[in-house]
Formats: sequence, C-alpha cells, structure tokens
Amino acid sequence: MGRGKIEIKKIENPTNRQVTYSKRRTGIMKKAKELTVLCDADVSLIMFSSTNKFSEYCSPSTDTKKIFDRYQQVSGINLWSAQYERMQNTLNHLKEINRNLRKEIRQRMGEELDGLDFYELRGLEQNLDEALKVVRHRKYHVITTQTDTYKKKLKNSHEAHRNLLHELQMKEEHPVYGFVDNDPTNYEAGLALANGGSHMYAFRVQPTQPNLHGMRYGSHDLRLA
Amino acid sequence: MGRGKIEIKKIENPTNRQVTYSKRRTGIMKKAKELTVLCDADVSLIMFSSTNKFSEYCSPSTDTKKIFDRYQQVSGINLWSAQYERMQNTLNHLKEINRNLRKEIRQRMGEELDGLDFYELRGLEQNLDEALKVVRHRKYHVITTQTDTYKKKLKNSHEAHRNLLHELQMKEEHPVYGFVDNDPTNYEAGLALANGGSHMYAFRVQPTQPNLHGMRYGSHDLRLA
DNA sequence: AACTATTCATAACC
DNA sequence: TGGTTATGAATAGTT
Repeated sequence: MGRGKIEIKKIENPTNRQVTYSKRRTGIMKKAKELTVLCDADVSLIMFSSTNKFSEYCSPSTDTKKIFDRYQQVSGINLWSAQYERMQNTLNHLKEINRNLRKEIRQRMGEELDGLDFYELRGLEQNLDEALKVVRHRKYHVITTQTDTYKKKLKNSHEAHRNLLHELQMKEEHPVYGFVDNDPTNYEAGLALANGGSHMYAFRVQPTQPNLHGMRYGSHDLRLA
Repeated sequence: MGRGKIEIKKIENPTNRQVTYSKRRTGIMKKAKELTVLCDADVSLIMFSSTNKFSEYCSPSTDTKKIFDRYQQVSGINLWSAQYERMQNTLNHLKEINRNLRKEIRQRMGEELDGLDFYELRGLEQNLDEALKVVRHRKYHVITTQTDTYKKKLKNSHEAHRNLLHELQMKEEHPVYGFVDNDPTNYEAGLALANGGSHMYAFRVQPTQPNLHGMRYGSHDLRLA
C-alpha cells in the first residue's frame, strides 16, 4: 500500500524509520479507534518509538489502568513489581503470626490444649498462675485507689457543700440545718449525693457469672486471619 | 476499504459486530507487528471484544509488564496505587490486630494492666482462673495417660524379656537366672532398662524455677508488629 | 471460511 | 514534520 511494496524488516535509515513510525502510528491509532467504536471493544495501545517517544490510545469507555487490571485477571500474569510480592509475603507472614497469637490466646484461655506436652502444660500453668496473682494484686490496688479517690472527692464535696450553706446562711440570713450527712464512713452515699446519682453502683462488686463476652478477651476481629 | 464505505459507529448486529471484530483484530495486530519490525518500536496492544474476549500483542523484544512499567514512568500515573493502597490498608489492619493480640497476651501474662479498670481486671482474673483450672486438669490428664502408656510399655518389655530368656533357656540349655526385675511397681527403672537409657527423667517433675524463656508463651516474633 | 469490489493506508516523493 | 499520489493492503458485503 504505497508507491511500491516494501519488505517488513527494520528500516535502517533513522529518518525514514521515524517518518514511517509517525505515519503508521496515526494509522494504527485510527484502526484502534475504529475497532473501539465499530465493535464496542475496549482497546489499549501503547507504543514507544525507537527514540523512546511514547504514545498511547485507550478506549474512551475505560482507562489504561482498568485495562491493565483486566489484563491481569485474564492473563493470570502478575504485572506487579517485586514490591507486590514482598507485600504479599509480609501479609502472609503477618497472618501466620496472627494465627499463632490467636492460638496462644486460646491456649491461655484453656482451649486447644491437645497439642501441648506435659512440659508446655506445666509452663503454661505456672505462667497463668503468676499472671493471676499479678492481676489480683492489681485489681485490689485499683479498687483501693478508687475508693481513696472517691473518699477524697466526697470530702471535698462535703466541704464545698458546707461552704455553700455557710455562704447562703451569711448572705440571706436563712440558716439551713439538718441537710448535711457528716458521717465520714458513709462515703458511698455521700458520693452518690455529690455526683448526683447512683454512679457508685459501678464500683460494687457484683456476684454475677463471669461475663466474658463483654470483655475484650477472646473477642478480636477474626476476619483477616 | 470494502464493498462499500461504512460509517464508523457501533455495529448493532451482534454477529456482524463479532465478525468485524475478528477481521479487524487480525488487521490491527498485523499493523502492530509491522510497526514493531519496521520502526524498531515497542508496542503493547490489548483488546477486549464486546463479549469480553481478550487478545493481546506485544513486541517480542519486551513484555507487557515492562511496557506497563515504562508507561508508568512516562505517564506519571501510578497504575498500582489503588491496589497498593488496599494492600497497605490490609497490612495496617493486620498490624493493628497483631498489636491488640500481643497486648492481650501481655495482659494475660500480668503485664500492662495499667489501662484496665476494675471490671476488666475482674473479668481477666476470672478468665485466667478458669483457664488455670482447665490447664491443670489437662496436665494431670496428660501425665496420667503417659504414665499408663509407659506402664504398658514396661509390661510388654518385661514380657518380651521373659520370653527371650525362656527361649534362650530352651534352645541353648543355658539357664540364666537373677537377671529380671519382676517388681511391677518399679516401672520407671524397668522402662529405663527397656528404652536403654535415662529417658524417663523427662517425666520426673523437676522442682526448678519456672523457665518461661524456653516456653512458647510470650516469645513470638515481634519484628513485624 | 473464502471471495472480491471497493475503500483505505501509506511509500515514495516533494 | 506536512501534503500529494500511485499503489498495495485491508476489509464490507457476499457466497
């Protein structure tokens, strides 16, 4: 299709090559467009000339990235750089660690003990025993500290109340008696008064069944493992 | 270029469309090849028909992946960013879960309890307590089972030994006495004999300090967290 | 899938 | 590069 038939082999003259590239590039692009329109196809055409000049055509209905994604799915070839694989490995490694962590937690909850030999069981038992002691200690510490805190708050509250009454008494000359509970041992009731409600129930040790569903323990998101 | 000029618009007849697609596909592929050879260019051509049939051409000197990498560099568009981001998110999510799992384990070991309130501590305590019971029970079960197993092994060993002696006695007429320990309660010593060594030490409960470094508990790979 | 009349792309030239 | 044109290639419609 030209003034003469040509052999399909590399054009050695760089200028000619460039000219031909230019002309044929527009030609193939036109073909790509026509294919897109006539046949309702998705086409991606990427070209680099021998001088590394870049041109592309892509169907208007999509974009190059989408074509690549489809290409990946269809060809099964993973186009991604090594980084992708590295990430995938990291991901799998994390999942593996995750599985192990979950297993350890389950074992620490007394589940899935079948795989453990005597020594592991003994180690786990000792570990749990130690932990239990520490947790108990901590629990007592917390309840004691909080009790102290509330005692102090109560004391402050009493004082504030007293001062307020005193002020009122002074300013309005309307003394109000029989209102303040001065028993310093009844701090729970005093606190309820100070905080304006039954907030203190939160600190009463309730003799309920162990409700671990409400606890964080053993309730992690399992979707990704 | 056919029996008549056609308008460049979607061919509504699906059969015609498919035929045209097929013809033009080979045409454009030929063009791509020619461009590659004549002009020493790198070309990637990807097509999806309206029926999602996939075909591609790529210059032999390179491959689609390389073309995509070059495309990325030249166009500045990061084709993987979305996927990459998704993976990154998954990764972060996993890491987060991982952190939480580790934290839970540490708390189950009696560490890092500062953030827990009274109820959480009480829940943890109860949970540990339950687990401890189960683990203890399992430990006893294991030691009992293994003791039984070894008792049986010992018994078999004794029997085998006796039979052997008996055979020797019968065949060679050289009776050997004073060699067999027939006390069935001394199964540990008997087993040591049967197994040819001090293997049974492994089942003596040693009064050592809890050596948790040797245990799996709390010794996970922390590099990725 | 093959044929062919026709249109189209383009090689050589400017 | 861009335009012109003779020529071969591609292909629409048909079988």
